[in-house]
Amino acid sequence: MKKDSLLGYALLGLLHQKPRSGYDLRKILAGTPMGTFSDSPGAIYPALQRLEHQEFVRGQILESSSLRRRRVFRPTVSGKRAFKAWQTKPISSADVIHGMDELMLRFSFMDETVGSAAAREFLRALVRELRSYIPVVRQFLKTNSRAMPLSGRLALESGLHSYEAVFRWAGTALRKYKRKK
Amino acid sequence: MKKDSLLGYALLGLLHQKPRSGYDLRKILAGTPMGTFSDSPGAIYPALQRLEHQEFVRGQILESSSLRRRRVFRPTVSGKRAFKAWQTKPISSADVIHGMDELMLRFSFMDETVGSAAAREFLRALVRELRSYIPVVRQFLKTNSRAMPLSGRLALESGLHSYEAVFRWAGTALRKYKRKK
DNA sequence: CTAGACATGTAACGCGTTACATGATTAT
DNA sequence: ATAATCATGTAACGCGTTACATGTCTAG
Repeated sequence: MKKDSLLGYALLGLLHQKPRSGYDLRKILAGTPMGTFSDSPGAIYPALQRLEHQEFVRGQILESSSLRRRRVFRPTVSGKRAFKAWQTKPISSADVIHGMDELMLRFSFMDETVGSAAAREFLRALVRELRSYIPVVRQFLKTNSRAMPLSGRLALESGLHSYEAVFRWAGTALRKYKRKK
Repeated sequence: MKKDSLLGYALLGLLHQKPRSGYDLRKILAGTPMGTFSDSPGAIYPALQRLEHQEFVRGQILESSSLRRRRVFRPTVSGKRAFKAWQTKPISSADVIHGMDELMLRFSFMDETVGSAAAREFLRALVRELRSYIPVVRQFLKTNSRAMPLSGRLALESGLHSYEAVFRWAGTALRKYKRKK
């Protein structure tokens, strides 16, 4: 449960929705926008083996009329526990600075696994971290932009705009949860 | 010149600004927001060795009054050529879908290396690609959102908002170039 | 004198990429 | 027939991560 790959968590999350084969998972990763994940067999089959070895998933060969073998995987009890623990662990400033992908992945499956109360708590924590980090970036830009060429300055600004977009998104997401409740 | 790491290009770009040592580069990567790059010695010294081996940079030991050795690197002629080629190669849809980081890195140093005309051309191409890709994501959301739980839908929407933010940014960036010209 | 910054490296390990390999089933 | 899709894997390779190793110089 130490240092697992994001791909592993993405697969584990998808397997929480329903049992799937490696091939099913590949198709989903290939066909979904936002798929910042690899859909190559050389990535996903080894990842499934690792999950199986950690006993986070269990594979089962489906006996069908055909000879074509097909292994579907489903999360084990300890796999579900590990997944929830990963999703609900506290958000650090490092997560916001270098791991926005991971944060979004953690959030993606929250309704199905830890419930909307945990999802709201996650969004509140994200808003908190962004509220403290965005001014840091703004300050950096203000003090250094004079020394930078236009393209460099603009590239940094684009990063700032991304953080601001996530900040706004998290706020509206929170309001949507409140409306639903 | 085939499949180089982003870190290598980031270092090469920084060395275009002025000769620097591995330690200098580390400090910059550690202290700059947007630094999605590693600042660990185990990443940057091997990366510099690779660049040296490809003859994209040359290291020179600075003789100072002290015994403390310090190697500063500067790009070679072929290093400069390779960097420009990488920056100005056409933007593909795959770049927009899976490689926004790389695109921003390519843009970051453009003023200093290929000039503002190339920077404007880059932004125009980026706008074009986004204009064709954003509707694809929107369509995906529209057709699949009904089947998704709220958190999953919101996560996808956050990706869409990111693309839209970059789109707006590229537009305003273009206008800033035009105003300056 | 000693903690911390300066400065450069190496080694084990994990994982994604690319390419290859194999075979079954369906559609043309 | 044969191409495309279904389906599962393996192997070489490159690179980043973490941790370790070594030594110098400066400030308190």
